[in-house]
Amino acid sequence: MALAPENQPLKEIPPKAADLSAWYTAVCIKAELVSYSPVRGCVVLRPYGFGLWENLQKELDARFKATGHENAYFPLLIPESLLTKEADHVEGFAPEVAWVTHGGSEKLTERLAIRPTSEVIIGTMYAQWVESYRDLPILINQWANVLRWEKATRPFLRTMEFLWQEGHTAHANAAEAREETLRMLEVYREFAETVAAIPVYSGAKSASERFPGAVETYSIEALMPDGKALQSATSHDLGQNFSKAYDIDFTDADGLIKHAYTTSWGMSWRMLGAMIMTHGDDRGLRIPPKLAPVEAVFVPIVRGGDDRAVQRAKELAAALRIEGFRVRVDDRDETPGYKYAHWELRGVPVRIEIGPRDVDAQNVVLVRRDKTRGDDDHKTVVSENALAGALRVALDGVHATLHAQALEFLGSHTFVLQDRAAFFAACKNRDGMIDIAWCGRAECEAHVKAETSATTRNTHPLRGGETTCIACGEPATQRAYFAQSY
RNA sequence: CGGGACGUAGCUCAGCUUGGUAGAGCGCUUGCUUUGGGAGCAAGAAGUCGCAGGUUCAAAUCCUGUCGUCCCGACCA
Repeated sequence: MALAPENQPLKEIPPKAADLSAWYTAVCIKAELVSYSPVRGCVVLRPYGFGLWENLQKELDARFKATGHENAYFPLLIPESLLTKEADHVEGFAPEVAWVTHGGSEKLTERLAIRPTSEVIIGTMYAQWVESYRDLPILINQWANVLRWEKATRPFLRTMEFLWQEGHTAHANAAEAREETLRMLEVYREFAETVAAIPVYSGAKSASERFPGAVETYSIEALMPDGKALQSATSHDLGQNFSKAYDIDFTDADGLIKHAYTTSWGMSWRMLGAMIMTHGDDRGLRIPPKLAPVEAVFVPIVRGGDDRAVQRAKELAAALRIEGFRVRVDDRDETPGYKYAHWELRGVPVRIEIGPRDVDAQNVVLVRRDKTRGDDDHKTVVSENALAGALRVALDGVHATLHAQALEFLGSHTFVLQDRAAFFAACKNRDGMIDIAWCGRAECEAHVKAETSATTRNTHPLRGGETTCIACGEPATQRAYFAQSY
């Protein structure tokens, strides 16, 4: 039986369920988010993809400002002597650091690292800026690119150069630093849910998954359709490790010189990869409205030389822009069906069809990307003067659907297990997030990884009543989500 | 970094086994007709066959190397 036209798969991409990897790559390319570049492992972020990033920036940045942070910018290059001060940190990043060795044809006396992250250079500057407890806290964020020499790359999920933000703060005491770390973790969690429409598990990382040099690392973890977890943001309590290595010290109110407590936290364009995989379907992207470069696209229908709909669409679009909507009119000389498929592939949340009949009746037809024929509210006729309100409702509806579907998936693919054999099988099968009582020991985690290739994603407190680790039988100290990961 | 596969027109691919100097569909350009789910007709443009060597009278085709992409592992704030 033939599928209804709006339910047919696209020509450009394979079915999502058949091969997630192939689907993902095809969508990233065909929706014109990225292009491969002549540089191995580096992609070009095209205008439509950059539009996603800009919206992510706008939403996150507002949250950073609201929590008291300011933006600044630090150098791309880091002298080798600076990088090597914090032992764990250097060791952790050593294999991924790219080095500048020459200026022109002249060899440098000291190599310069291209930043894989900026704790070092920022810590060095903080050391100069901080003298008194009155100088604290320092709450700075930077939007930047970083470079890590990766072996296997994929658009957004892992590229050698990538865009991100990294927040770096310094505080007078440990409690305040921990509070900051957890505050920003919660900012990320809230962002993931309300902007990207992705439900996540947030919690502390195990010791082996910790950021090099951190006292404690927290993360938000999303679950992808193939059952693999995707770390979507991290927040680190660096304790005094970096302040000791980089001499960030200050005179406290009691007259004593003390080392500051620092934090760092970051989210990268990897979040966009999570969004693409979580929400996309066989027809392409489904972008949550708050991230969508185009929230609604007008497709005017011309009939028998009657092109009044084009002009009307432009007028209505102009009015919507004044209301703050990101809208576009597709007045190209293509058939409507072509345009429908074109914008569905690109994940535009709402399509607004307008033809001569609508112009006469002063109506438009709203079509939601999250609906297909058969759904009651797939297409709704809206009068022109009610358009702005109806569009708002439709966009909110799309977000709600995407979030609800993702939440349902996460819920139905999270397994609270009590049995050792079932636990190992689930990890190996890549069933999803496997939630067990855990001992917290690195040896146990390493064993599970060797047997199943799953690792802890993050941890959460015992509920009460658990006594032993499901994986190894030692005393349980916490609960952990195990999963294979990206 | 290991195992496997693949690089031919903007895209998807055929041609390679058995060397003889490059094709199809889609897309693109122009014109006309069209337009409520991927339009039709006509004409036209477009490829150093990833790159570099080698074998040969002759290489997209055979050999070697190299770069890139994809898949599976390893590694991975």
